[in-house]
Amino acid sequence: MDRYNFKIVEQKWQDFWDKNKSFKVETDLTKKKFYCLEMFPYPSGKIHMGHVRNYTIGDVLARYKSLQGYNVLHPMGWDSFGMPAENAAKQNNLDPKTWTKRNINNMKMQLKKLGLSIDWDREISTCDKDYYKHQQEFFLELFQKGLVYRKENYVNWDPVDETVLANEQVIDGKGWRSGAIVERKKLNQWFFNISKFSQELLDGLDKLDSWPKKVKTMQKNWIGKSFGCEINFSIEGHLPVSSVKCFTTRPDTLFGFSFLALSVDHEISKFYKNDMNFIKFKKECSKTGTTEEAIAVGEKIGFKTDLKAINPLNPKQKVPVYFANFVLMDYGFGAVFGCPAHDQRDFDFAKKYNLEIKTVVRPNDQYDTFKVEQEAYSGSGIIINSDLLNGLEAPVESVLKTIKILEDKKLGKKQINFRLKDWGVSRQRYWGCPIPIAYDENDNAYPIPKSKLPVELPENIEINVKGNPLNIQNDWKEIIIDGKKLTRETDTLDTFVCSSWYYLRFCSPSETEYGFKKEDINYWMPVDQYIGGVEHAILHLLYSRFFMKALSYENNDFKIEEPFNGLFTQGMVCHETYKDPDNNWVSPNEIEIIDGKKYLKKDKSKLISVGPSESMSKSKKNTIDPENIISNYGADSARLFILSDSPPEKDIQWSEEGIVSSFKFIQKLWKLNEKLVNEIKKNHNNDYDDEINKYTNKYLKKVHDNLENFSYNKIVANLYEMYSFLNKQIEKPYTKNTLVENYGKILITMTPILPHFANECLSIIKFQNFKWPDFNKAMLKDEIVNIVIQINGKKRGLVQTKPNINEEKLFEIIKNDEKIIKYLDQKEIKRKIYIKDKILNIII
RNA sequence: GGGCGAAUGGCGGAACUGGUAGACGCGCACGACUCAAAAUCGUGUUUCGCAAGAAGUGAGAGUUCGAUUCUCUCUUCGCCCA
Repeated sequence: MDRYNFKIVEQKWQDFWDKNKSFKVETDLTKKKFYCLEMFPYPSGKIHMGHVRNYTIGDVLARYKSLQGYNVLHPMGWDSFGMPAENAAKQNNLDPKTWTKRNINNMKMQLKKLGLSIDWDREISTCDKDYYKHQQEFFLELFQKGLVYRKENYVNWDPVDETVLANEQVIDGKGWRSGAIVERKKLNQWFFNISKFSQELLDGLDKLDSWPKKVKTMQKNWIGKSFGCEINFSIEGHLPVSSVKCFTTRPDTLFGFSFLALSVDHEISKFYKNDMNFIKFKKECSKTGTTEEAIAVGEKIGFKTDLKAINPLNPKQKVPVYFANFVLMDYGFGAVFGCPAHDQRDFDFAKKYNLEIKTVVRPNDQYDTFKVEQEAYSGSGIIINSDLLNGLEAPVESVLKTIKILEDKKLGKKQINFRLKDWGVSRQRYWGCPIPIAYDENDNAYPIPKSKLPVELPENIEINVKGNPLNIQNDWKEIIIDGKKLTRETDTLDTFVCSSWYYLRFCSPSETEYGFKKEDINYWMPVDQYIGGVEHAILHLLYSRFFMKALSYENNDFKIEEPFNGLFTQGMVCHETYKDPDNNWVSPNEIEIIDGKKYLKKDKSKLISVGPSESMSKSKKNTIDPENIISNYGADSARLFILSDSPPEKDIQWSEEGIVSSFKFIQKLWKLNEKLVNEIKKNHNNDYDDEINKYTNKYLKKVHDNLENFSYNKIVANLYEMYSFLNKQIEKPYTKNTLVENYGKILITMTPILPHFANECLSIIKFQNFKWPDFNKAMLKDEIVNIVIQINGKKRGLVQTKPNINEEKLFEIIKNDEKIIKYLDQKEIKRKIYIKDKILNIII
């Protein structure tokens, strides 16, 4: 008996698929389509286990849908612009393009070794000019539609990388890559007007039934719709300022007003631009960073002006006006009315500057004498100490009533506010898509004409410079448009722009006129199933949703409301962590385990302590290289293991034992296959055929249900069960046709998980019917059912009988069962509950 | 601080709309084969108990004939937001 040689078999099938272009698809209106997309990778050099998991899950689905008869689009590409290439270029003195290309080639080879059913003819790479050319067209199209604009804005400036960071790239006030303390800096930036679609992006979530609730909640919070009131505060003082506009969600706490706080960028700040103390204060503020988190965590500081703000509901009350670091110019109107008793931030500020803390809301279970002392009270309750508002229920009734009062007095008006800000897309980086804009000497922006697209990135340039290398490319920067000498924009686009429309490009990867053909996207879009990591729950997915809306905006060629109909977010791949006595991380392949208990370093020098299983990361050295796994155990083993045990949406623990057992199981299946092939040669009578027919039918139902629910871990369990059934039952005399038919169907269900192995076995038994096997509902019913007998809700026995037995007959059977009868012990039976074919509960 | 989610053997995890808790795998134990080991195959494996039996799904209550599943309170952990 030969061992299963995965190296030969896997290579054979991969060559076969390549040669026959087995996964190549075309737009074909006569066929029902299925668009299966996994998040495309950044070409960092090597695939990691996260990729293996992501793409295996996607491949199972793509192969399943394909066998079901769908025209399946399953493409792959490269998110190939971005900082790592530029950093690597600096370190190794290598051109980013060369570095990226080399990585792509290597990773493509690795992905092919996984046996993925990908249409490689549709491969795209975002750093390719054939790709970014269209991105530049889109940029200009959006510019034309008024969805792109330029403004001077404060940004998070990373002084080490010399680049602008998005809010989410700032972690604890530090740059996500460099770790440098982030500063605030004013720069001219390009923005996508994503906030124009705030309401639509919010409403659209309700229609996305096949998205995880978690992701929808996260997006909802991110968009952050709030209902409140715009209030006009009158201002008294020595400056020519009569009023300040403010947004608040809690106008009902207006009687607790004790200061007005302004952003340092507020219009009023212009009167202080020569005030040395203010300049000093502003500098101090710039250290805090602009993220909401930085503001919440950081110390609240203020700069007192001589101005007084008047409480609109109590004109006698005049409160001080401050500039404060926790007020952002781009939220509300850059001004906040301070109510210390009911907002923790205001509370902290008031404590620091000794301002009045007046309680105006009491909890429902407290008296009107309730007083805020240690911390702000922001819960619901009843309004107190508030004149005409007293007794109102806070916050719902009180807010509505207050808005009504303010509106009647023309002091304010109802307003909806969104947290979502416009998307700044300018990056001061070389390795990105050039922004197709040029400027005259007065800094007026001109779009680059379509005929001159793409604006190509200059190659072979000096990359090892501080700041953006494009700034010093004088030849490249100069351009003449309509006889006018202009200077190119040197910023490049955020790489999130590249990934915001790649799913469209996959539909028409070689179209040259435009980013896609409308016939193609009208056929393939939306993506039926999108699969990727939950870390992209907010930004990438929101930006993609925006991009789809922006392209559809004022466009009659297509109307695709949402790009991703179904979303699945897979869990991470984790591994135990190891440390030596000196507290250094140790990689799993440097470790030897003695007697299953002691962990030693391979040179036996050091005892290793085992830490918790954590998401694989280079810094903790707990990564496993997929390439080694594939060459030692084969792609099918890797695929089988990555699908077993944990449900795909949860984290999975990688272990040596696990991959070994998957490997062994495939060997067992191979032996079973040989046994079956021998049995098939015999041809018996049909005495036992029913048994195997029934079993297979049940198995098909289970696998089908589990596939539909993404319960891929349970399919692996089904596979193990199927093995032990066949392995035991195989020697029964089945007729040849029945055996081939059933085994063939089972093998088909194995192809999504073990494509190489299952196809090899199918070709050995010469099975021809390559379509997903349906199950027969009528055959699912059992001839014998197990009925549980309970006494007072406790299981006391089991009766095997034919289905549809009635209660009286069942009771007759029980009466003769000594085990059960002894519990009844001639006691009075108070009640019997009988659920047909399932359970009989006797209450005594 | 707010929101969402989770908690089941030594471990990863099953249990459909409330109806036999622990499928399947790992690990472990014993047995077969072997001079021996590895590999392979077989049997067992929630806990306590020789057994009959009892207890048991983070803790506590509730609804129910019956709760891992539904409701409430609490604890711990995770994620997101602040």
